[in-house]
Amino acid sequence: MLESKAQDINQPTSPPDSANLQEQLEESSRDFINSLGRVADFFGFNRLMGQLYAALFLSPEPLTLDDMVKRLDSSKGNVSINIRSLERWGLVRQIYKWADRKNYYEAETDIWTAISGILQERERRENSQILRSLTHSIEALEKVSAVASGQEAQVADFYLMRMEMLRKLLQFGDHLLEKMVKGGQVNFATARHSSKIVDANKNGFAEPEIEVLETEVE
Amino acid sequence: MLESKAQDINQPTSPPDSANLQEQLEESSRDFINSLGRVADFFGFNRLMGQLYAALFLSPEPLTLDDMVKRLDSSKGNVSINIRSLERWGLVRQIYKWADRKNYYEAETDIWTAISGILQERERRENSQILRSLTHSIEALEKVSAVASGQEAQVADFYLMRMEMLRKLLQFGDHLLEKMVKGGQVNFATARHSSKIVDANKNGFAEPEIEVLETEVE
DNA sequence: GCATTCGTTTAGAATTTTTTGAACGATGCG
DNA sequence: CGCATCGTTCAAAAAATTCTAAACGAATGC
Repeated sequence: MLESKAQDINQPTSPPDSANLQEQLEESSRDFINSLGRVADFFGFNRLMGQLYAALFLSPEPLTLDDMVKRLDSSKGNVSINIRSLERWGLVRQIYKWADRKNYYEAETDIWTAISGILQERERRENSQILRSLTHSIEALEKVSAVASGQEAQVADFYLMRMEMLRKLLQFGDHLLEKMVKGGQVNFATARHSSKIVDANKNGFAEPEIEVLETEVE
Repeated sequence: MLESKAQDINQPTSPPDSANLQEQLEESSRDFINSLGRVADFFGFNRLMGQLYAALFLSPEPLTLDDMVKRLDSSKGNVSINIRSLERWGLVRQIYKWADRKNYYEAETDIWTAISGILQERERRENSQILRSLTHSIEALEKVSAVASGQEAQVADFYLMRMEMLRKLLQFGDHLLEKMVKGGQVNFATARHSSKIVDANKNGFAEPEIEVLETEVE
């Protein structure tokens, strides 16, 4: 939007020029679609997914593949792929119309349902995998710690402490997710506090040499 | 992890074979680094950033650029760029050692501080921009709604309703962020509920014709 | 059966992101 | 000064992602 051409915007009381109003609506819609494109990008989806969702979200009625191709100036193949991706995420659903071979799509407009879906799916795909891998490492390290001595035991214990910190965090993430999805209260003060305690405890049991570790900062 | 080779794992009471222990430590460390690489990727950073953070997080003492180049098998330029990126995010800091020209780096190990930093920075960079753009559209639409009539007014109101839904969400996001950073309680039940109310209200006032709106697409 | 309309798939093109390697400036030291 | 060490920068390469256009198959109506 160019500032230099802002003149007509400064005349909000001008007669309801239909062409101009149409244009306003169109512009708002475009802005919105672009914004959601960026959001999607930002959250690790791709731009088109966000734009598609936005287009559907702003449409009072379901759209067909070709509608979206026109609206977003993309290719059919691309829209097809991305709309199905949105479906898998539970963000969009198909509508069947009687005696109409076309597929119609509409957005999941209950945003909390949409977000819950996203978060749960991501939890399933990523978070839990990482937790598993982390837990595996922690168990291995505990065995090492039990058997080893000296240097190695120290390293193992240090690794253990740090990995536990992350595990606590991931578990809190799960907790947060559950509350978000099912509704409930979350207390961040205690979450922060509990993670600090791990740090302090474990540090206490470290030997002198390790103590120096974080001191040399200053 | 292959099940077929699990034999030596089943002998936790074997003599503390130093080479083997070393290897265990090494493996845990590698796993951890890879995991954080994936996490970083997932959250819109890049893999190397996560790996660098992980390497520092698992190191009892600060590392130099070259240490990290070796550890992660990357190039100096790449590590240089990404470590500075981590610095800007407040996830890593430099340590100066007396009479040593090298730069040493250490991870911010208070994970909540780290996360707070990330979230706040992201809020600054993205969320607030989107909110601004959205607010701009909403204001424009309100003017249109006031002036327009019939078809156009209906479209404007529909857009308004939907955009308000998203704005509510973004505002809740801000709220959530603040509680996370400063510590406090968040109630998800009321958040969900309040977003639903918008939907219901506005829907009630839609006229039958509204269905036809974007029909001209055909 | 034949032509048409849809949606999906796919190979490769285009674009974006990440990585490398070499050049460079700055610093320290003999 | 001359040489060595460090970290940064940048152009080009490599890799990954996204997009297109055409081909295809399935369904529909004639």
